[in-house]
Amino acid sequence: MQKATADKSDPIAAQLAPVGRETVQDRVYLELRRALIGGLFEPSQVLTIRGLADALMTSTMPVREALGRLITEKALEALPNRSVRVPPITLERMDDLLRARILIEGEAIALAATRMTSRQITTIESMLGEWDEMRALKHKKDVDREVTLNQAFHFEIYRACGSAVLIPMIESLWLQSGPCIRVAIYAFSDAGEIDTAHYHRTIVKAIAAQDAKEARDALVADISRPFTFLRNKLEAEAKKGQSA
Amino acid sequence: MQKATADKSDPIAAQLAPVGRETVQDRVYLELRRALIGGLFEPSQVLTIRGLADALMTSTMPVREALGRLITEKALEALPNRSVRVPPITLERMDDLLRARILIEGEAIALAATRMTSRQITTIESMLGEWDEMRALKHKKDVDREVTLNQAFHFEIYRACGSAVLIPMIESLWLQSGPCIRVAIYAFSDAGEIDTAHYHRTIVKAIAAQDAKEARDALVADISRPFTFLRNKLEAEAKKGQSA
DNA sequence: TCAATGCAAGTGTGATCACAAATCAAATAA
DNA sequence: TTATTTGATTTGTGATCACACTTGCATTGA
Repeated sequence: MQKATADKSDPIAAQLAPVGRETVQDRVYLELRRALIGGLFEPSQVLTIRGLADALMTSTMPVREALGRLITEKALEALPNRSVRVPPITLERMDDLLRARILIEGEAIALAATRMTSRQITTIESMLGEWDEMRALKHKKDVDREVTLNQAFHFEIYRACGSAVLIPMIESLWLQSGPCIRVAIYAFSDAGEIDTAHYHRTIVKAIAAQDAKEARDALVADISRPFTFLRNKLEAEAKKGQSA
Repeated sequence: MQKATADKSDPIAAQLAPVGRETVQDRVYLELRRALIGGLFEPSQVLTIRGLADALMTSTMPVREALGRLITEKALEALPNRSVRVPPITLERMDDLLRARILIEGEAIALAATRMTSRQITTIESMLGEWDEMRALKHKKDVDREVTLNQAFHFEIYRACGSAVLIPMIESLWLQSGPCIRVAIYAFSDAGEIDTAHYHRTIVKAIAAQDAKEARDALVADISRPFTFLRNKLEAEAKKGQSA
């Protein structure tokens, strides 16, 4: 009954990899996605299919499909030259992104505030502790871990909103604002950072109290901060460049 | 200076086709997109790459890229078998979609209400007239044209919201609710239709008065109707199926 | 008659090739 | 020196091929 590639019909092995093996295309897509959310690509940077294929040690085929998907999500931009780049930062786009994020993530956290189980609340509380811990030993600014932890914290909440429609939209928004955020976080580090964990604590407290309005307000403050910070920075640079 | 393929550097010809020639991939993507929004595919219908490639008279390559893009937009669904289908309709998904559409399209129309130029308002007013005209000679129920006109009306408004972030999200939402809508419209036709143009008139009136709240309320009523109608129908069927 | 087995057609995935367009660089002319 | 042109390299796009997996049907066995 069993062919040479027998493992797949072995019930035990099947349980270890039950969801169907991952395709190269998905691996590439997730890899690029992670890089974009983490801000590993600079705004306006152009990406080539063959370049990425070499970097990811695969052929061009999975890369071009992944790029196409990211372009439809507006995470990347297709130039008329048919080359693709990560979208440049403009003030209009930042304001636009922030408004959309306030609208949608605010709704998601308001829904989640009345739906999170005590188990889930415990999880985000422990993330709070992990955040403090990382902040305590700040011998080196581990921006990567900061970004990752921030993402995990927010999406642990968003997942609890119970909407299979809103969550992908939020992911798309993070994908689009990833490059901006990274720039903003670096700017923060230079400028002597405010305690970002404060807002997170407020969020957890509000959710524990099932106070949807308070949770939404704290979230708005949390996600607005890097945007307004970066906005001020860009405006200052623009003014300086104008006078020079 | 000019090569043998001279036309592209001719300024006049360049103006006629300024955006770069269209790729087959984009044509296929737009074709499938149009079919999905128009509800030409049934819920749960499975699509094959080679089948679509034959139907669209191209190779498999552009089709697989288009399918990948539509899957990331949640307009299509990837089964663990690696086959793709248009997502089935469930009550939860409908409620989820409607809530998201109220949130986002409501915000978009509220923004548009204070930004539309008199030129744009004239455009949607004329669409109103076209709608009445079509409704007048209702010798045959031209569902396709009804869907197309409805789409044109709404997106003429949404485009005026001035957000390059919200509009793609709305397009994604229409893509996802397309199959449901088509089913609902057919159900309407059977059940003796309410005057859908009434809400559209209210919307135009509110926008002309720059009354954002009124416009949002009318829009919510407009897009809720087919959903609640279909919801009642599905619930009735479920109850009947349960008792039988 | 019905379940199990085995074969065949169909399908998605990834790699490679061919081609046209774009980009870049060097060489030439003004 | 500067601007223009020409040639080579790079790049995206579409087609085709090879392979593995799934699905469906027919044959075989009890």
